[in-house]
Amino acid sequence: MNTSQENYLKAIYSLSEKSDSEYVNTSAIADKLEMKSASVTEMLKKFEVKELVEYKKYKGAKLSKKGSQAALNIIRKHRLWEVFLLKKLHFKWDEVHEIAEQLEHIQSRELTDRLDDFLENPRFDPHGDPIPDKHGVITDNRNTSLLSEMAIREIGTMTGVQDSSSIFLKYLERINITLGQRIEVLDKMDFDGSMILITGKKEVSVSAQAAQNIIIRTN
Amino acid sequence: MNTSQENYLKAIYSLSEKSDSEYVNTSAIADKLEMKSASVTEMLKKFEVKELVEYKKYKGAKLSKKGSQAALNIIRKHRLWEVFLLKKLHFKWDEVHEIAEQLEHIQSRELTDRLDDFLENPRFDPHGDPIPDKHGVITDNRNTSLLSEMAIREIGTMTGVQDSSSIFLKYLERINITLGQRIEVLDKMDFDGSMILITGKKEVSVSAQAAQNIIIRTN
DNA sequence: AGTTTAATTTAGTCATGCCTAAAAATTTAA
DNA sequence: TTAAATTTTTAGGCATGACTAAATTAAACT
Repeated sequence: MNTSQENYLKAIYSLSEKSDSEYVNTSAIADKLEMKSASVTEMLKKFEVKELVEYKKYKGAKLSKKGSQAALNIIRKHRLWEVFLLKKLHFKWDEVHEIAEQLEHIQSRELTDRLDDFLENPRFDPHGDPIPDKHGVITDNRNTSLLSEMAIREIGTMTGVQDSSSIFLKYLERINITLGQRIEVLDKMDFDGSMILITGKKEVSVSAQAAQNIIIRTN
Repeated sequence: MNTSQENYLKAIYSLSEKSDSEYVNTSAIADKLEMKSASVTEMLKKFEVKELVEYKKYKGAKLSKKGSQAALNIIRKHRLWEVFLLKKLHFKWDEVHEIAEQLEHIQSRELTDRLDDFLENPRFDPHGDPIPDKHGVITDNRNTSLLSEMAIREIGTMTGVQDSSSIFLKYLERINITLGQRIEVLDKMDFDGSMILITGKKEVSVSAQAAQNIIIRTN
């Protein structure tokens, strides 16, 4: 299992989380990995042989138990390294993802588990995403919604983002929306879908587009 | 520059350190990397084009300035990660090398430098080898010799090993020879070259073979 | 110095993971 | 429900980094 194959597994996993249908499209995977569909088809056939996915021609692929476990292990490593980079090496919020993309491919179960302990078993990464435990179990994610789905007067805590691009994270920092921030919805503008919030003690306005990418825990 | 090529650079660097002649043999590199000479020849030609080495047919290769810097950077990363694994994650002395072999290939100047600071800029790794600084400069290494070269009654401090294989390191731990240990040579056996030492307060005997792999600072 | 031995390079092969272009299957729409 | 559009797969190519076997060059030994 090399870096390329691990990236396929991650892509399939994250797409199958969002998608409603059981199988993930060849072209969706290709788009995510910025590759051509033909390449994806080939790899899916290899994964089928290795029993990492169930692959149906013209329909797509679904991760097997074995495939999910492998994907979750990579996600676990990625998120643990992100915590390490932020908390121990003091990287900024928007810098950790790229480096973690490399570190997530380091192979050593022992290393991962010791890193987990060293970081005092964090349950969420710096973007608010849950960290699977050593058995691949993800702490459940209920009471979570998008800022855009909140009602006027509703109150919640900012626990993550959907778009973790550097531009977006810098924008959030600029308008004082950070992880763990208490947020109250003051108003929603019918005109453009933008929302007026209280974060900390300041009143800020966010666009509909931003609100669709901010995850809030509402209890 | 991929992992394979980085391993070539490391191999050439470490061989050229030991070798007396300026150029490193194709077959020496092949042996070290457990590959065939033909593969090495091909890669040396590619390195020549990239100006990482000077390559002379049937003679071998010599690292250029650029090549040395690249090699030193990998060595720096390897040794810093070893310190991290030992000091922060509490791996054992003989377990760190293998994992560092993977971590040394992570590409991020910023990461390496921050790791260096996080570890409080260590000057030696757990095997006693010096860690190049961010400019590739290695702290000088004088007053150092092999245990096998020491005279009777001479006293020194154990600062490293030449053979960092797991079996050897375990053997050393077993006979109470650890990093920083004060060692006095009591006797040398003409019969088989073995040596009698005082380490700490104990008297131990080491074989000639072992003595040739233990590095001692003698002032 | 000439011949044998050893090291090195060249030439040709293979697996991997990507690509493009063409063919086939599915989906959409008239 | 058939035709057009789209998606997916197949087929064939390419670069990389490894290999084996054969050819070449250098070294070592009479």
